Amino acid sequence: MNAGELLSLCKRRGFVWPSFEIYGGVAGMYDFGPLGSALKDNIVAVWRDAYKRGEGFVEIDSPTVNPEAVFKASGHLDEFSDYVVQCRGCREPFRADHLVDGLHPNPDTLDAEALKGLMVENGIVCPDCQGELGEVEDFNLMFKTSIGPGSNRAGYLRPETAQGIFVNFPHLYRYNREKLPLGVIQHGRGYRNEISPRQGIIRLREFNMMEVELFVDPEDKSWPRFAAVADETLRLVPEDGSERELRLSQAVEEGVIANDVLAYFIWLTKGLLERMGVDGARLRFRQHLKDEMAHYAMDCWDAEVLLSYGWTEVVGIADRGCWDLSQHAAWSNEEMVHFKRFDEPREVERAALKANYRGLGPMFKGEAKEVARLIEQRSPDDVSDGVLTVEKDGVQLEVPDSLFEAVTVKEKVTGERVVPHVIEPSHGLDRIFYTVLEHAYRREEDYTVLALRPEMAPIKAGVFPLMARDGLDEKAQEVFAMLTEEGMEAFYDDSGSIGKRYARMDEVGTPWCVTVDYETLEEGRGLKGTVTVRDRDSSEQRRVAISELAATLKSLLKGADFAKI
RNA sequence: GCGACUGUAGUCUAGUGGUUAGGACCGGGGCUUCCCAAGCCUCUAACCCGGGUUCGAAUCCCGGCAGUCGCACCA
Repeated sequence: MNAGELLSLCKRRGFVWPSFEIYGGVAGMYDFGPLGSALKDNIVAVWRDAYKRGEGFVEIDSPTVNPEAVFKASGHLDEFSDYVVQCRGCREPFRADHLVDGLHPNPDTLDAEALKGLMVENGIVCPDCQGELGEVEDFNLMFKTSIGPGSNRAGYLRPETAQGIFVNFPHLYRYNREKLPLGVIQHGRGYRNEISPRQGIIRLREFNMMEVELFVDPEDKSWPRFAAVADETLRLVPEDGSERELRLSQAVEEGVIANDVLAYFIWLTKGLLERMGVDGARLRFRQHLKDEMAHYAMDCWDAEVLLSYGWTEVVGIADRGCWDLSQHAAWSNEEMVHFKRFDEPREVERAALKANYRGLGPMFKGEAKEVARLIEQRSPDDVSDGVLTVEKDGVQLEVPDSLFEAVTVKEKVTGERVVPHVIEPSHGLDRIFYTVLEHAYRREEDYTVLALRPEMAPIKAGVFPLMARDGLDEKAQEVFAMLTEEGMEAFYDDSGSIGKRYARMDEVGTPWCVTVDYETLEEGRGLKGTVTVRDRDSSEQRRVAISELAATLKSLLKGADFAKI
């Protein structure tokens, strides 16, 4: 198939539309139409079900505009704010600050103009081909804004939802009664001012993510449910480039996947994607190469699906280590730690300094108490040649050893503080959305069917009168109202021939169609009559009593076999 | 951001300087039709935007926007 056919269907039927089309459109932005919006919600619902209900994770929702500090801490500001200059000859791009290395004490602090000036002064040319260099350009892939009136406080549209979870770690940790593991999910929009959005909905400037952050004990990356799935297999492409079908237990034992918890969530991702309708035969997990990995990641696996565009990343499952929490702790001065209680409190002997108050008093008068405190913060290792140097109000004080003594203190330690490690399965919702459609797309001759899994289908049932007359239409309206009342997404249609109506529903992935015919009327009023239920994939039909219809459709939705109803 | 190609109803497309801008599908209305895009009648609906050349531009030129492909980018 080609992507154009599917994109055309998406536009015609109301799955996705290019945004702002009446004004010429904006690259990398798409609207979800009525059916697309429903499909997107269904994907989110399955993801939420798997993590929130299935794994007991908690969900939050945080702002898309974040203050600058968040991205200073996360590293995004530095990573994204490169000044780049491109060679006019060979077109190779270079980091401008790297080209002027050594010509300025701190090239990082220069702006584009200063960098350009410095390069012109020093006659810098392309390191590769000695060609002339173009203008210095700011390559900041984050959208910048300002918070509040004036432009005092810089803000950025978040490039990922993850930071909203990390900055809330202290709240979440308390919410979880100070226990690990702690799983948190968030879905929402993210923004990256991509240089060149491509391939329809695959690379967007404003996109949807479903992110999961699992905080675990850095010394314990086991997972209680791992044993239950240890014999399941995964199609893996480790960094050596080989492709292997491995059992989870094998993969961890052989060191292909770093630990149990990472392996478990790779397995969970596989099940999740297949439940959404991703074809298992077109799904694999590829390990990031060392140089491909984000600055913070310890290990990272991408779920890749085969699309008409080629293998495409849809989920990234990374072990981010302690990077995020450590960074936010350092920049915010908040503690971002887990207090890991020992099974039994431990007696620990520690070398310490004890102040000699009797000697300090006369010498330092009113400041003696403060000096004593400074002394006791230090350890015997800090003493050299019988003198301890402490700093008080910016002044160095030399304290002779007559004013303190080295002692051994016994302390009871009930636990230790550790920075949790983060396992992050991060899902590209728009890409999954596209994959679900492409993997469901079937075309024979001129007939198109979207074989969406029923759980994904925006419309669960089409409701038709066989003829739009003789009371069949009124009866069908009743059936439609009944299904709607039961909470089913149904769609009423009485135009054109019955075949045309089936075809319309097939094209948008509706799994079942209900037809009211003359037999229905003969069988009496109320719920007594029967209707035909037609299955999209087999195009077979069964007669079902109207009184049973909602229950039957619901059981089909849960996976009942159509042939057995 | 660079290069090549492209932009006509909702969709697919014909039209290479003067056309009532043609067709097909879809969609709306009607007739017909007792279960898989049948048929008939009928209707709606388009030259991406802005400049220029020309008596006259969908058509030629320039710029923008958007798309496809390649290069680069993709934390």
